[in-house]
Amino acid sequence: MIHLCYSRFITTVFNYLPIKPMPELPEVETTLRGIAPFVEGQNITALTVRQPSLRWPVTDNIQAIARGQKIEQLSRRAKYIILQLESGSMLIHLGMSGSLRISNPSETWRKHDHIEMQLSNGRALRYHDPRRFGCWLWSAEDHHQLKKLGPEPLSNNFDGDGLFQASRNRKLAVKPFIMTNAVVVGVGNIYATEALFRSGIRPNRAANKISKQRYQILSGNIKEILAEAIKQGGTTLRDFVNSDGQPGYFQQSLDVYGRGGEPCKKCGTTLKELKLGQRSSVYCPSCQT
DNA sequence: ACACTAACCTGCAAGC
DNA sequence: TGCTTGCAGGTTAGTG
Repeated sequence: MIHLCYSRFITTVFNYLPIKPMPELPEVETTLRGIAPFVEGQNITALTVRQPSLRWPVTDNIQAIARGQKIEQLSRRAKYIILQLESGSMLIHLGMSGSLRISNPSETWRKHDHIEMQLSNGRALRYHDPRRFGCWLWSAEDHHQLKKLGPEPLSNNFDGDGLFQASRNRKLAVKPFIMTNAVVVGVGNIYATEALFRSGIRPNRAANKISKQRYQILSGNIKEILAEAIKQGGTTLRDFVNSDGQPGYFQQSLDVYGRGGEPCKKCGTTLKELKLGQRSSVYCPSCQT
């Protein structure tokens, strides 16, 4: 009995700790900023692939191609991290459970550490991904994964007018609509849920039944929420050296995500939960119409 | 073109 | 204690 209570307590505590991998766009951006100072400008001395079976197989020749190349620049497009090398680029995605950290080459391998890129400064970039939904892809040309992506949410190419235009003749629910990468990138389940709550829009409302004015509010809130999360990521006391490399969400308050059945923070009404496109959605039946 | 589903994979928590 | 079940933040391939 005592043991049972104790383990419940531990479980509860762990639910509040920032240790879960959560790569949505702000986490990818935070990861990029965290690793860039150690990686940019370095030469790749070796690349070790222990588990090539990711979202797409890591090709055999990637080690030979990478070795000796200089990492000229790191950048991000959607949730992809791009390592610009001399003769092409490496496209990295963290999937649902991936993380990157700066390690020492001598460090012991943890379970699910799949790839290590050794650098000329004596450090290494290590990739960890339990579910293996991520990817490491090499291409000398443009990556086809990037070709049909919509605008970056934090850029001027994304606004309410564009969102409204794209929504005409789209009868699917607004939540999966804003999660569609061809419409706008980087809006995952958490931030879609939060942005719709802040905008007072029901997640299951048809995309073509929403006014331009409301799309302007929604696009503004998407920008705001993502920017806040990135800012939080930058202020967290997490570094990417010898850590687990997972930025997490701690300090960021989520208003509705994961709070189904609990009271709305604005009005106290019990939050409802529904399934849209296989993803759970939480909303306030009173605040969101 | 669009809407919707299943699938990739492991870990965790809840229920029996 | 050990099963089984369902669920998890992403994205694509396949169906109608």
